Amino acid sequence: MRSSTPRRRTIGRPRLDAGIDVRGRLLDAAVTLFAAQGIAATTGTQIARHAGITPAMVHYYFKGRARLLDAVVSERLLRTVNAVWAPVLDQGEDAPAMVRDLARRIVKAHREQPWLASLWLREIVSEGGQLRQRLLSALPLPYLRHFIAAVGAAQRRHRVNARLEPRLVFMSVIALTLLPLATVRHWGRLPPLRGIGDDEIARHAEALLLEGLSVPGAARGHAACK
Amino acid sequence: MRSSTPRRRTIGRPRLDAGIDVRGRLLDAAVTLFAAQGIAATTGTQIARHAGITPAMVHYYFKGRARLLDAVVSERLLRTVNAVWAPVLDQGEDAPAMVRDLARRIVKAHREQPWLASLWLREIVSEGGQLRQRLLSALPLPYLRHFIAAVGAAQRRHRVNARLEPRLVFMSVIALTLLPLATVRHWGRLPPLRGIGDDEIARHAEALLLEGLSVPGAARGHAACK
Amino acid sequence: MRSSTPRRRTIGRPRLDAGIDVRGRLLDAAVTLFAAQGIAATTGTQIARHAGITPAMVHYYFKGRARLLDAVVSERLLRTVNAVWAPVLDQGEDAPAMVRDLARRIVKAHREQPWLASLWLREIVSEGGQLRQRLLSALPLPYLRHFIAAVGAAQRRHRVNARLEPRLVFMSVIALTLLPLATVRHWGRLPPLRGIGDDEIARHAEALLLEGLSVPGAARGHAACK
Amino acid sequence: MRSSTPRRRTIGRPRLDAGIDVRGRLLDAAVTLFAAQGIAATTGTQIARHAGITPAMVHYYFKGRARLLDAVVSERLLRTVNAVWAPVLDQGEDAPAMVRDLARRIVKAHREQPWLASLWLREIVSEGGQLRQRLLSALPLPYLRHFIAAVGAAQRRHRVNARLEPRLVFMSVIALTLLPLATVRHWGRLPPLRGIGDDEIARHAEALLLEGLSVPGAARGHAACK
DNA sequence: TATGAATGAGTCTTCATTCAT
DNA sequence: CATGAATGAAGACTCATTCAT
Repeated sequence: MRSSTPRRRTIGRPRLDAGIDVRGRLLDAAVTLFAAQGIAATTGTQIARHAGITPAMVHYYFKGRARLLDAVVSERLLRTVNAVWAPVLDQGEDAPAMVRDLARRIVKAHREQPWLASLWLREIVSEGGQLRQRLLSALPLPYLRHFIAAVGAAQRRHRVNARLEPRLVFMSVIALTLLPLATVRHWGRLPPLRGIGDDEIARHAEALLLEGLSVPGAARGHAACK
Repeated sequence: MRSSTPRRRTIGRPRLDAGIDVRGRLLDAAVTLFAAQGIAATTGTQIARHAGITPAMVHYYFKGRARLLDAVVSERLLRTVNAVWAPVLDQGEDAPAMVRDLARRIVKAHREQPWLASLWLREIVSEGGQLRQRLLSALPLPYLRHFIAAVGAAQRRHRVNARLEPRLVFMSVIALTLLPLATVRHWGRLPPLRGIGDDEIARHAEALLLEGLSVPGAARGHAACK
Repeated sequence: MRSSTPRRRTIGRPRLDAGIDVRGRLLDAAVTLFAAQGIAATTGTQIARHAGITPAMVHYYFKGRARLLDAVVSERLLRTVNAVWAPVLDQGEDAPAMVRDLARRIVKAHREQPWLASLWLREIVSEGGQLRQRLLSALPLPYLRHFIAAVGAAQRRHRVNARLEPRLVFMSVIALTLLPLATVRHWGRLPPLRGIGDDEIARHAEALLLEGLSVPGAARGHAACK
Repeated sequence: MRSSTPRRRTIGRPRLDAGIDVRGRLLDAAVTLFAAQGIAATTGTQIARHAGITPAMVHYYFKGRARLLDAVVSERLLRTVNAVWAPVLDQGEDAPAMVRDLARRIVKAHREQPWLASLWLREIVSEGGQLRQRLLSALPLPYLRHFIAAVGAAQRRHRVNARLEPRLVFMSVIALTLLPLATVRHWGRLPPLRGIGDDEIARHAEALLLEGLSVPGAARGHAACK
């Protein structure tokens, strides 16, 4: 073809360096862009460019957009979810510690996978989120049931505030971590939030989860811890 | 590009049965669909059909997608936001009551505008949310500052848990209300969440905000420390 | 309708000052915009706005775009064409004078109707011009025939260069006037043309038509005139 | 806006029979249609159909309408313009010969590229022509300057009619060739012009440019004076 | 006469997907 | 494995036209 505009230089020549885990790079690119813009606003071309390959290759590796989303769930999201939740089974009956550690693991996971908060809020929690169905059907419910049961048992033993709804506690943990994590990073321009980082969020979430607004130890048995 | 030859024969004859307040109906349709699918996944045609009119009318009323989003913010979102936050100024220094009432108003607002939670999480909180910039520039910061100041003052008077980060308290209120509100309605298929409604969410959020997991009035266990 | 965006202030109230020859103002607006942008690139809305009225009124007055073009031809173009050509019949047999005066009248007409050159070149001369068919069917051919005949007669009497094609002389007059007139006004940025105006064009066209590049009087009977 | 649900079932299967040099065929189709109808009246769909491909391919090759116009200028118009003008530099000081040869080359160029006259009149000469800016910025001015200088010098040596405006001579050449060329081909229905072809136009233009109406070698009549 | 609301057709553009090479 | 070319469907937006008021 007599094309006179400068387009791509290398035509029809395969990139020799591309073969190293292209699939993984595509998933990383996808998950990053999905978190940044939302799935619906992310095109296959963007993902391909971000991974340094051709749009057609996205189809070669995933056979279409739907299966790419499946892969994002099974090969990225579920791993993180399991890593965060699995330790719950190892913890005995100390519900407050279980809650505290869950919060810590969530913050840690987001630190390692910065796409976690945004992706979770937009594509799993929100109505019509494009990963929700995919995740729900694969979610390891036993972890969740154990967690709820532990909270309920602690309530019955008067170790945990009876006014809480046990089935909502795990969601509160998620809310108090992921929502600020997703927000703060990009609300920097809002003056009141300037200078707040992941650590502040983790500390604040722990404190709120364990004690709420109430002053620990006030009008109670012994002095506040620490 | 206008064609030179007289093309059209069968021309659009206005039906004129569209009724009153088309603009308002368009905004309602938009906000509903945006919450249900996300802004990026919602087409002008869908909005028009939902409002019972022609896609071309969306442009007639809003002159393009961007201005429609502007209108959604200024004529729907901001009203709700102000209604929820304005009473904060009227409340004195009782930070816990302020927090509790804010949570209640958020739940109430979502009951009246069921699009609130999903829209907030996806388009305002999430990275790249399409309403964030638009809302931030119009947000009434004084409410926020007053709220933060009230929490800080209460902490200094030992009325509120000093381990909390005052600047994150309002976000915790939002998180503990909107995230469950957005989730529960559509996670019905998750067995552990069956049967939880707005009231349970409101009560749970209040209890968690005010007392956390700790048993009110009881001597504090060891779990809360360290 | 509860519209909150500032659109038009006066709704449904007829403009009392608009009635004064709206039709004429519309034609003027049309002819001006057609010359400036071309007919195909000019929308009814632009014409309406230029005339200070509503797009719907364009249809009220002209019953559609096609009839508007008809009116432009019959009520604007043809008048000018006739004014330019009619005097041809009054002139006797002096072909050079006839040519010279025709050129002068064309330049004068363009001075009074600055849309003439552009409209003529684009919509009448050019292939597919949107006014060509309309003008051709109404063109006063007798003027043209008389002109051609006069040139032919003069050639036979050896008063006019026999190498010219009589049927092309009128077109040469048009070309040597309208093309520079259309060009110069907007090619100002081309340095070589800076400072050339209608008068220079008229003088140059006359000289070229009558004498061409040849030096008048050189190697001829008597000294050059003037 | 990407839809969230997997929409497409029946997907475009490439036919791959489009053949070679699609880009060139697109440019040819564009230039032909632009000449026939004007740029503003020509849609991408028309161009694509004329080249035997899909409308989407126009964007594939040119990334939008604006760049298509750029390509038309740089890959079609400029080549012709240069071919017509370049020989000017090789010609010495004989201004009349220079003028005559330029006219001949213009007619020849139009014979080979029959879109030349119409495109030039409508999109370059006319006000608001869509190729004017694009062409002007790439126009080889040296040719033009040389041409103007040669005419001026010849005038000073009394070889060329001093009453001409040197800066308008090149425009006269263009006018006397392109305007009849554009007109005659499609004014066939005008009886007085029947039977005139490119050759007549070329001869007439030459004669008029070199001698005007004046009878070569004859004593000048009074008509040419004053 | 004049207006705003409404419509269907059409334009440009983008995109996921397919396929020969 | 990798690419460029190709496609049909759909999206945002524009426009001439119509009509109740």
